[in-house]
Amino acid sequence: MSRTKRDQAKDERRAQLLSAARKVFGEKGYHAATVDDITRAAGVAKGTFYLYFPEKKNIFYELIEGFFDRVTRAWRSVSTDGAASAEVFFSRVEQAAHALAEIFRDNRDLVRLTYRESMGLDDRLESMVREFYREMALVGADNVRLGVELGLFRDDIHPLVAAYAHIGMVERVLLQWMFDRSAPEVKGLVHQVIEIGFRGMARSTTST
Amino acid sequence: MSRTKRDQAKDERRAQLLSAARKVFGEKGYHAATVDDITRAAGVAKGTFYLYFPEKKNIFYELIEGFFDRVTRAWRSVSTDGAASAEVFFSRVEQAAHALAEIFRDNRDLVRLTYRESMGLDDRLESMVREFYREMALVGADNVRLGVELGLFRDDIHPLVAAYAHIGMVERVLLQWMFDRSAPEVKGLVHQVIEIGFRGMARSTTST
Amino acid sequence: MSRTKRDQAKDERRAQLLSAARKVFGEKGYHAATVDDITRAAGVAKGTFYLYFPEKKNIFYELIEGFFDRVTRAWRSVSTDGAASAEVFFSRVEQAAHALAEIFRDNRDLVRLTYRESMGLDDRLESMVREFYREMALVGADNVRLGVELGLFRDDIHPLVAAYAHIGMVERVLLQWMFDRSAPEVKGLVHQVIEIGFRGMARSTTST
Amino acid sequence: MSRTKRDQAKDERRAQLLSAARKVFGEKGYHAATVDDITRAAGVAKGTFYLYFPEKKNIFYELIEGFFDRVTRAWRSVSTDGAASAEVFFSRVEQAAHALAEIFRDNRDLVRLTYRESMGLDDRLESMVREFYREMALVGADNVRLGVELGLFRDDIHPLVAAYAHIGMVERVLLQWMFDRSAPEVKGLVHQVIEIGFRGMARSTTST
DNA sequence: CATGAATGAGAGTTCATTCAT
DNA sequence: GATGAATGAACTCTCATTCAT
Repeated sequence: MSRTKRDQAKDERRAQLLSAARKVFGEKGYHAATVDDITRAAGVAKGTFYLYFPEKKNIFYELIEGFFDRVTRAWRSVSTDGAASAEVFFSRVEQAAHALAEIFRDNRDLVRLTYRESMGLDDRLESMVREFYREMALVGADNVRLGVELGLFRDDIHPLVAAYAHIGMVERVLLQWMFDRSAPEVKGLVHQVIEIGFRGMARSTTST
Repeated sequence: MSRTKRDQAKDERRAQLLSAARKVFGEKGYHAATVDDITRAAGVAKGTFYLYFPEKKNIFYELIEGFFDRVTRAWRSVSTDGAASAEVFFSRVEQAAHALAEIFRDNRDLVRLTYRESMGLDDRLESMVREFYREMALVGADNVRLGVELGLFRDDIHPLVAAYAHIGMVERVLLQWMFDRSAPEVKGLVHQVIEIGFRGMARSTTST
Repeated sequence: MSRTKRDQAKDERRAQLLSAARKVFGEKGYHAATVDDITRAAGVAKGTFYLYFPEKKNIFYELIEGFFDRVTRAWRSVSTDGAASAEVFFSRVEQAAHALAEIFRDNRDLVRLTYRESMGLDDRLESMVREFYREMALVGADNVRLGVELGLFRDDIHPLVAAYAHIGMVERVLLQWMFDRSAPEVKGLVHQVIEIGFRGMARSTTST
Repeated sequence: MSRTKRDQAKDERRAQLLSAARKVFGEKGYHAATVDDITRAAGVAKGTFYLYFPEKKNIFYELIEGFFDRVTRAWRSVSTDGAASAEVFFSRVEQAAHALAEIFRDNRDLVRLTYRESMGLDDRLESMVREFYREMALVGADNVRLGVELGLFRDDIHPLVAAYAHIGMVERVLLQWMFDRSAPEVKGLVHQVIEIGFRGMARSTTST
């Protein structure tokens, strides 16, 4: 029992530190933030940090990793697997897109952090990022393949390329609209992106 | 005359430093690279650096800015302006895409540098990046509008959104294929991306 | 309790650093002395310095301020307030003068430091110095006023001017005799200065 | 002839540099001023400085030395030598005092510079300063001796001590009124100081 | 003589990490 | 476990001085 209580206390400390780090990194960026800033924000002593994380890097890894996890999970959760019709397929896609947009909206700081500095830190982080995109793309490619099987999509498009393309579309558009204050408010942004990505821009598409 | 000779020498030194910085930043990243590394690579004394750049940041700015310039110029150079038919329009687009791909290929280090750390440094750099995307997007949106006028594209798509989406597609796909060694070689990558972006993935497009 | 022990240790470190700084500054002067010199003399690591003082300047400020404090206190401590007769008045003055001379004698290094570089450093220090003189002069002026009330002094002399003049006399004479090795030993220096400052040099004074 | 013209040109350059240095040192102080600042202010190239002065220090020495010279000369110029009466003696003294006050007024920057940093630089400068005071004091002591011979002053006062005391009075009072903006305007400051220094503050003095 | 680009030693300061208490 | 004082390597930036042109 006391074992458990202790563990709980430890978990709380960890969570405290993670949340403080998220705040501090969000405000100052990874490099400008000091371990001192983090521990101060967490209300613990400097040395305590090293009882929970071996290095400054690691708390950053964990933050980013957690964010990637949430995104990947949301992305996967609404799989088009088993969708038997165009309607079902597209509604699933739209659901997934909304789930993503929500996560982005609720994690502005992490989104920003990830896009600002998740690559320049070191190799480990860089492969984490790559792995994230690979993971996302693989799921995306499966969806594309399903779409092809359902007869919705052309079969001369490389599913993985399409998946990466879709990811790129989504991230650039979201980033722009999240952080560029001069960007015009576009209603139905998610829908627009899906239209572009899946239906295409060609005029004849809709007419059929 | 000797005036000119001196100025020439200065220009060379600058170029020397810029190229050394490009190399060093490329290898270690901005933060890990020291001014010492740069001057050593350039074969000059430490103090010399500060005769040409007021701060470490500035040489980085210049590197990134130069890259953005080249990309923007290439992007603009092959404008679809005045394209009267679908054939001309798409061939122009393809040209632009190839120009971009070439620049990316020839500037792997700068591409990597830009994507790794061009945002986490400071506000000035961040707005440079934003300005870059805005510029690219505005040109892209014009092209989309032209496509709409030519009757090639649907008119219910927000041109600016489409432009950002296209930029995202291109960058994500290129990045993936440039830096992910496990990525499959896809022939006609450029063509694929254009197909997805402009013709769309819907099967009905071609069939109709 | 351990709280107290730690605090005590911190106080000792501070004192250690201050004393080391006093020594080092005394030997090399402010500008030639490095933080490294100070920490080396104090037997601590370089970084430790910055745990106790935010900048190099600050330890210097503190040294000078401490000296000024001691001088001001000594100067004030032997106030002529309440002296009812010439005898009492002058004996008080003489006491104060001796107290000052003693402080100067015991703090040769600080005296030297103060007179060598306490003004050229920055505005903060400069106003500290001005404040010091003002404080000293105000006390001095009060004494002069009292002397006037006791009928000892002429009433056509501006008390503040007289106070500054007295301060100048004392400091120049003391400095000369402290640091000019060629200066003849003058017995009763303090007494001489008081005679000049308060009784005046005019022969008629005594004869009348 | 061309020899002479050259020499003249050189002298002008020197003067140019000295005046620039005076300005720059006056504004920033010795340490904060760079050789670059000086040459820029003088309108010559950096290297040129070293054709006229072996080191940065030397131009400072020269500036201070020049000031000391002017002061010493003024001080000596109005010698009381040969004054046969109290009237002549005191009018000479007053003349000298006014000459000094004028020099101070016209050389605020040098005065300030001298008092701010003329001691902390190095041994050479420090002995220059001591020599200056000694010189001034010797002249002053002679005057005092003359005053004693004329029967004006007490003979139990050490003339050199009196001289240093007088110098201190003058410098402290002048400095205060030159640089302390909160100092009250005192009319007849010079006269006051002379009264205090020579006639003394004792009340009985004037009565005779 | 004049120039000004180049030098490089060196300073102050920061901060991730350690470890005695 | 928690603390926070101590560490010291490392970094950016400055500037008096030199010297080829």
